[in-house]
Amino acid sequence: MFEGSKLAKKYKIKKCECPSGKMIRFVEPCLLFFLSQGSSYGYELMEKLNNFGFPKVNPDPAMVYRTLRYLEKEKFVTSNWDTNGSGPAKRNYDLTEKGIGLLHVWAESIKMRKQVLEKFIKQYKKHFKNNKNILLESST
Amino acid sequence: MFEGSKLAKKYKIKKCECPSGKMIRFVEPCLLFFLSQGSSYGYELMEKLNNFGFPKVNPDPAMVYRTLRYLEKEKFVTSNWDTNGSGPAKRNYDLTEKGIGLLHVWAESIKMRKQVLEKFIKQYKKHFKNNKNILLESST
DNA sequence: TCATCTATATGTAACTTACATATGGCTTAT
DNA sequence: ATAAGCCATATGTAAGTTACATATAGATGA
Repeated sequence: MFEGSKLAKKYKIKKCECPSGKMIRFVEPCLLFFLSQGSSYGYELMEKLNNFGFPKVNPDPAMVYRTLRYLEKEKFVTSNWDTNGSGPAKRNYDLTEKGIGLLHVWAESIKMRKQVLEKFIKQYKKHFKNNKNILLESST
Repeated sequence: MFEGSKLAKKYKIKKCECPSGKMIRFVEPCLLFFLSQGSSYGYELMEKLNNFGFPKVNPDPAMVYRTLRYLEKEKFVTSNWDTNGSGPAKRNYDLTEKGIGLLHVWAESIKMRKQVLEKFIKQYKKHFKNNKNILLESST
C-alpha cells in the first residue's frame, strides 16, 4: 500500500492496491540467490531479505520457512540440522545443482518482468511529459 | 511458468513458480494508463493489454471487467453506455482526476518495483560472473 | 526464574488470479 | 430468415498466494 506517499495524499487516495515495496513473488528467487552465495538457514535468510531493498517491508517468517520446505521437497535444496554454535538448532540449507538451475530460470523471468515495468514507465513518462499539467515526482 | 525455456530444459525443471511474462498486479495500472490517453471500453482495453508486451499471455476478461467496475465504484473512473457505432453497446470509461492520481501513485510503485528487480539482477550477474562455471543466457 | 531473543513451524483468513461459462446484440453468409 | 460467428459485458467459483496469528522450545542474561 502506498497510502502514506505524498502523491497519494495529494490525490486523497486512501485505498490503493499498489504493492509498492512488497516482495511479490520474490521470496523464492531471493532465497535461491542467497543460498547460491553459501549455505544458510531460515532465520538468517529472513534477515538478508530484510536488508535486500524492500522499503519498510519485513518478510513473513511463514513465507520463508514454507518456501524453504517446498524447495527441499522439490530437491532444489538440501537441509541438515546444525547444532553447533550458540542458540537453538538451525536447519541449514544448501543449493543443489537443480536449485542453481531454478535460480537461473528465475533470473530470466525477472529480467522479463523488469523489461515490462520499464516499458510501462517509459510510456507513462512520455505521455505525461507532453501533458505538463500533471505533477511528476522523482524523475529517475 | 517457464517450463518451455532452454534453461528450464537444461536443468530439467518441470515445476516452476516463475511468473515469467504474466501480468501480476499489472492490469489496474495498465487500464489507468490506457484511459489516461483517452476514453475507451473493456474489450478494447483488453486488446491493448494484449499488445502491451506480456509475452504469450492473453489477459483475462474477468480481470479487466471486474477491475473496471472496481475503479468505477471507487470513483477512479466514470462510465456510460455507448450505443453509437456498430456492434453491441459498449460501456465507455473515462478517468477522473482521482483516477489520474491513482495512476501516478501506481507509477511510483512500479518504479520502486523495477529498482528492486534491477538490484536483484545486478547482484545475480555480479555473483555469477565470478563463478564462470555456470551458463548465463542473454546478457542484457 | 522470568523475560527475551533466536529459531522453526503451522493454521487459517484474506486476497488475487485463472478458468469456466452465460448472455445477448450485431453482422455476414447461405 | 436463420444460423454461425464475432463483439461485448458479466459472474461464479476454483486455485493459488500472501498475510496475520499463534505455537513451540532451546539458549541467554538479568
